[in-house]
Amino acid sequence: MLTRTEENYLKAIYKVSEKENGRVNTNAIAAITETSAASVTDMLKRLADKDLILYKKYKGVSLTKSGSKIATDLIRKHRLWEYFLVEKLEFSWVDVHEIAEELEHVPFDSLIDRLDEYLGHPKFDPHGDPIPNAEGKFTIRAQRSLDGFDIGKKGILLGVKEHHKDFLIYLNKLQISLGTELEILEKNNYDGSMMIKIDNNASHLISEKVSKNLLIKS
Amino acid sequence: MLTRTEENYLKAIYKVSEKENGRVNTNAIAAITETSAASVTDMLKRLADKDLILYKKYKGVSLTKSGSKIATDLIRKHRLWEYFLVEKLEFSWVDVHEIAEELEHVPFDSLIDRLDEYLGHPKFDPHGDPIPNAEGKFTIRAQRSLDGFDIGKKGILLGVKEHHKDFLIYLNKLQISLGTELEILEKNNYDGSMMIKIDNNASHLISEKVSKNLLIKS
DNA sequence: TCAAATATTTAGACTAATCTAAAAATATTT
DNA sequence: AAATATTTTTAGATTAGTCTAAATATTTGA
Ligand SMILES: [Mn+2]
Ligand SMILES: [Mn+2]
Ligand SMILES: [Mn+2]
Ligand SMILES: [Mn+2]
Repeated sequence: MLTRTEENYLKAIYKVSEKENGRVNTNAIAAITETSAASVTDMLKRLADKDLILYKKYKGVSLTKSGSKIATDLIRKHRLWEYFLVEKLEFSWVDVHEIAEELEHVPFDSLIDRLDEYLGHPKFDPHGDPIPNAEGKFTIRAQRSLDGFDIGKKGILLGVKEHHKDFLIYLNKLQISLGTELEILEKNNYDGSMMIKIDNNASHLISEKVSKNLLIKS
Repeated sequence: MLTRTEENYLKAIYKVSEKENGRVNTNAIAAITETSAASVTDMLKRLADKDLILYKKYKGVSLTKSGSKIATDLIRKHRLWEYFLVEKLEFSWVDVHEIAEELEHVPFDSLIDRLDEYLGHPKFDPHGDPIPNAEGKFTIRAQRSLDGFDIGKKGILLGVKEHHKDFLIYLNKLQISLGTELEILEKNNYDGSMMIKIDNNASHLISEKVSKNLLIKS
């Protein structure tokens, strides 16, 4: 049995290695876990002792098979709980992440199996992120960020890249949520901003930063 | 914010003081928390510093108002989660306690409020124990243990005193659950055992130890 | 009542997880 | 290829929570 802290480090390493493939460096882990590089080094030694990561001094780390499985299990639990919180307890997608950060550490395989069953085996969480199955496999689907499309493109919002509260609150204000249809009306080549129509209703100008974070069915 | 360990000590103190009213002694806490008396003494000092208990060396402890509120909040969370696990996830009453021991420590008032709402504000958990409301008030109802009744008495099972797995598994085997009607057919004055009829079906001899643990509507 | 038994606290040590400051290794520039 | 900057590790300290063994206080009961 791992401690909560060990679990969080494994998840952090997984998150970093998702983006930058290859070895993960100490400072990147320190940034995510909000600890010092010294603390990270300490923990890396312990995780290496337990064969959860491959660690070469000064050369960064990578997850072993068992370390990777633990990380995807945590992501599975996190996203299933988020789904539960939104679908059953009627939380907003703005608020579920923090709560799921706690719930994901509750052990018992039977709990997550029954929860999955109860929720009807959802494939995506409230932010559009795929929920890995019990074997750690993610569902892939065709999606691209909105900024890559041209004027006239209509598409359904499938997910968001960033999960910052402020971003989600901003989308709420624009009445944009998963499933909303977005149409590109105008595009500004200078700053990448675009005018979009939201569910055939209001039009809004959104910045390139926003359009890059909106994932559209493609 | 308290640590998980501090919370568990407060709950342990609450549990003991429920039975033996007055001050709670060190060894009783050590027994419940499964730690040494020395560890308990350590923790008592810390809890006293935080004004969660009143502690006089060698004289035992009692909960302050705020300590007591934290304990009843934990019991509320524990029992609501147990209810959820049985009613929604279809766990047996045998298995929910351990899981609830973890879930009860997940913070966020909004979570427990919405869970309570979602479950329809249940008043009793799967073992028949009252679920305190948000103010810490318990629902009282008329109930007595089966051993106090005489031959001919019929009654509905409202709860169990002991929550030992073996006891609950034994009741499952006898097809006794909350709501089951029990009738006393015979009583043995020598050892306190009694023959009972279960939901107008099978008859079984149960020991005094068992009948003392069955709480009947009175 | 006072000696023995029991309960509780103190002393001192250990582990996990953290920190800061300093040292060492690696990477980047000139 | 040095010099400099950056990254990472080590050293040493701290806190929460735990333990065992020893000391002390309280209770029991002869
Ligand atoms: Mn999340
Ligand atoms: Mn999510
Ligand atoms: Mn329980
Ligand atoms: Mn219960």
